[in-house]
Amino acid sequence: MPTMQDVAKKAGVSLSTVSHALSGKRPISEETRQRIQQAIEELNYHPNELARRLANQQSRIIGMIFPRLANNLTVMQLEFVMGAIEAADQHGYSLLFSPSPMDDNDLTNFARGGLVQGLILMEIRLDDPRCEVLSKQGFPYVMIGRTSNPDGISYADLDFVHATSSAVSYLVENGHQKIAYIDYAPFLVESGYGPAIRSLEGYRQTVNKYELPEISLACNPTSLAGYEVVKKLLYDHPDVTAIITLNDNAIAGMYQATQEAGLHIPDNFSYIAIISSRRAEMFMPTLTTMDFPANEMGQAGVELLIQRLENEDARPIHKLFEAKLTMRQSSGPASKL
Amino acid sequence: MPTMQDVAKKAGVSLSTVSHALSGKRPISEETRQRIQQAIEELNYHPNELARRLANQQSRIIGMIFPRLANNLTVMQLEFVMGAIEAADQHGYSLLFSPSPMDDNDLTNFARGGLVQGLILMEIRLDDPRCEVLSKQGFPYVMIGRTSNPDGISYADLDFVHATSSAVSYLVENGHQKIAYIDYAPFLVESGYGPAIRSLEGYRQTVNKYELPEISLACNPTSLAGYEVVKKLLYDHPDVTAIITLNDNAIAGMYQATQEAGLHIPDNFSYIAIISSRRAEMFMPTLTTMDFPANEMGQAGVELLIQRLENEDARPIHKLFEAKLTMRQSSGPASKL
DNA sequence: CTGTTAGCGCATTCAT
DNA sequence: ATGAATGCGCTAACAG
Repeated sequence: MPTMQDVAKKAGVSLSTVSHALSGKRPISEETRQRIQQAIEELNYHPNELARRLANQQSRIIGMIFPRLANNLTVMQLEFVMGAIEAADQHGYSLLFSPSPMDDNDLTNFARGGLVQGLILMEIRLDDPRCEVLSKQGFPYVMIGRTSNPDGISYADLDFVHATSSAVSYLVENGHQKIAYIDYAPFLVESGYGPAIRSLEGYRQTVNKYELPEISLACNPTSLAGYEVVKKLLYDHPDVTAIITLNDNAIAGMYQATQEAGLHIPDNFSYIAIISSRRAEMFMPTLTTMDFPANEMGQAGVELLIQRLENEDARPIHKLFEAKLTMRQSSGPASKL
Repeated sequence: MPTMQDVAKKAGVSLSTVSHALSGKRPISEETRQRIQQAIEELNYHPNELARRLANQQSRIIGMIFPRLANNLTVMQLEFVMGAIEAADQHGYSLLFSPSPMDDNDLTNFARGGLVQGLILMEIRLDDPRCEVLSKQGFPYVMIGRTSNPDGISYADLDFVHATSSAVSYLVENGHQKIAYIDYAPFLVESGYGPAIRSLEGYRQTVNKYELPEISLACNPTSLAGYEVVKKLLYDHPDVTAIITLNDNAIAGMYQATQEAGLHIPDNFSYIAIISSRRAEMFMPTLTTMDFPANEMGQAGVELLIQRLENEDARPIHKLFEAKLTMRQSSGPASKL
């Protein structure tokens, strides 16, 4: 690999001249610029990023703790990641991934090794221990999601309370009186996973406001679980006419159970699924959905972090996204049901 | 941030002693080791990875070109990535992601910048231009998938010919005489996407061998497309009794169309879906599937690359995975249909 | 406009 | 068993 020194020699100039020619940080005569350019091409020179970043004292790399496979593997995760990668790229940063099962020590090493300038955390729990560790170290990070006390830290999150709440309101306005909510997996609910807690809360508040019964069930993220949960739901509460859920991976089974019970969507039964529009495309019949803007949230995460990195005394920004109701069932073959 | 020099000073030893104490690459007296250790803790010192990797002349970072969002966003992609991240981590490497829309120049810069030691390419086309560029540069890379002439390069791929071929055979053995194949999106087929070409080939060979009619259709990766394609299929060929597909994102719609046609799985109609087992969990009724080992393939990709990186004259390894038939419909509620 | 020099933080060869 | 010195490849004062 040719170095900048090689280029300098070949072009008959000094090292620093080459450096400045490349960075444009000081005027270079057109003639020497030419010679340098030519030397670069002849040698097929490419600057060494490791050296450059060491000298600059910044890696321009953002770390992302990848969610654990076992729990929650959804297309939405992919969309977070995708949005983050693209945003990072646009700002001249790269994303480096690390698998999730990290103890506090690994996390500290990862952070303080200087390889990554900041971190993006996904799958935040209300009392996430990773946040404590990082905050104590004063290490820059942002959350996709949030803890119960996120004051000092920027985050991008969905307004889960608003999402389920407005889903209930919408259904009530359309005449529904018995509305069930299917939550995330039981262990997520128990372990204080924010989206599980908050979405349930929004549902509760709103059915209570309308003085409707509160019917909610947790559900593992598989089709089979969804099938069984709805089977049970419809057995225990045969008069339920609508289901709200964010549980992406279980929806197919839920829907199947509804069908087998002889219910017809949207004639005498309704679903509101709060999932990404891309994910919604994978369902039949196309459901009524509330768009979960996963891609935008990943993007926002990166941008909040970069803001924090490039502006030392920027104050934390809390970005709450709202899920927008999308009437997917009005178009397409669902109407033929 | 404290540096190694700070630690040395505090411990009253030389820089190199600290370095060697950390790396263990030369004997250190127990006493000085203690002092160094203590200094490290008091200062909360962590070695700077950028500097370390520059001095070592290796980044221990592997680049991965992330697939384009628009085409093919599936859980399988996520599983490739997940497998790769985990494997890399186990070998002490990290994965750095870059978005796909790169021209030859960006790709060359990315590769030769020295930030990444090697590259993993996904979504390989039969005549993928990226491979030419990288091969010409002599840059280490591996493919998940393969080009039509992958001689010099390691890859991990699914044996698509075998997959569809054995799916046909299995159906024939179970009495099916009219077996349709639903391929990937039309533009993927046309643009020479290996899996689309090879899977179709396996299907063709085998139905021809059995002297059965050849009925194949391309299908966009959405539920709606799947619905419409199968609708048309069943209209044009009402005597079809089985469908084979790898088109993950369209399956829900395909299935819906089948149901609406009054066909019952598995009584008088069969599906074989070649998808990852994790993805299969999201379907109802649980289909007959052939397990697409996405996670393992991602893992293999990383391991092949590391092999190449750490053993200069390792010869290329071609790793073909086989999809295994899994009778998912035998368990669970599908039997109630 | 250009050259010289001193770091960035760590690894490592040569001495001792 | 330890220290001093050089180098990894680049950036950025400082000096002309």
